[in-house]
Amino acid sequence: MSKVTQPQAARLASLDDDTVSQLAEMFRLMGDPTRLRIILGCLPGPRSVGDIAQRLGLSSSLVSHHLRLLRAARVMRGRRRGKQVYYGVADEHISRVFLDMLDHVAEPGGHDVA
Amino acid sequence: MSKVTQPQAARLASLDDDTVSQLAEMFRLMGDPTRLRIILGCLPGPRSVGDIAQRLGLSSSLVSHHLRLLRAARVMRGRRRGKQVYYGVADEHISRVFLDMLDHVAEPGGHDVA
DNA sequence: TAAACATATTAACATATGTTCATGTGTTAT
DNA sequence: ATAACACATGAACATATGTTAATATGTTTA
Repeated sequence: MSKVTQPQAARLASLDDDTVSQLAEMFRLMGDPTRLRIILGCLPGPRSVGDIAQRLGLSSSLVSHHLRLLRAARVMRGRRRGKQVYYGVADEHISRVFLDMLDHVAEPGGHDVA
Repeated sequence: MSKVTQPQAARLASLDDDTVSQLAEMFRLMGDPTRLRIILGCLPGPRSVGDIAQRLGLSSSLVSHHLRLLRAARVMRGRRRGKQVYYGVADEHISRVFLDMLDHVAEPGGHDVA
């Protein structure tokens, strides 16, 4: 079971309700399979809404719906280029989170309950 | 908008449905405010169920309920010590995820839609 | 063994959430 | 200006999910 270093613990002490809410909202959004696939698909680089929809076999409407939430929560960002809007992951922290999680899932991992 | 390095992109290519499901489930669990507070409270080190419940003002039943899910998804681990069971974050990948996300939330951050 | 304590489980309910379909807004080309 | 294309939004519905209350399992002390 992992602990945390001293300076990191300091950061954990100053966790107001607002920060926790923001965090929760982000994780919640990442927790839907469809949205997760959208995000993962955009990790290599920005993609247009239509492109995303086509690749994943979803309606543009649905994708747009999800992107609105992800954008509002600052998980993803959108940039207009002519008719299309290209969406990408907001910043490197976010990308890192997914790469860390992939590492975790890749590990053997033993359930234990005692 | 952040991209990803070449070797990381390779890892993204091999994303089977099962991996995505596992990832989604983990994020989903982290996305509930109550569960998130439970996890954050255990980041500094393992805590007993009753301890967690008391600190957060929740019923032991509810805490236990959430811990069962977190344990099953390998987000947290439990170790029995006498009557109590002490729960902690599963490993360093998980801890890192939360610290990265805290960094992200701490940043200024500008919404943009174009 | 029995009683007390800590955690776990089950069933039930109220609410939240993802998806669809229809419609609206913005942008480029004819 | 109108049509065609890309994306966004609103309402409605079916399902999933967090929480509670009641009951059960497991562990230590008397």
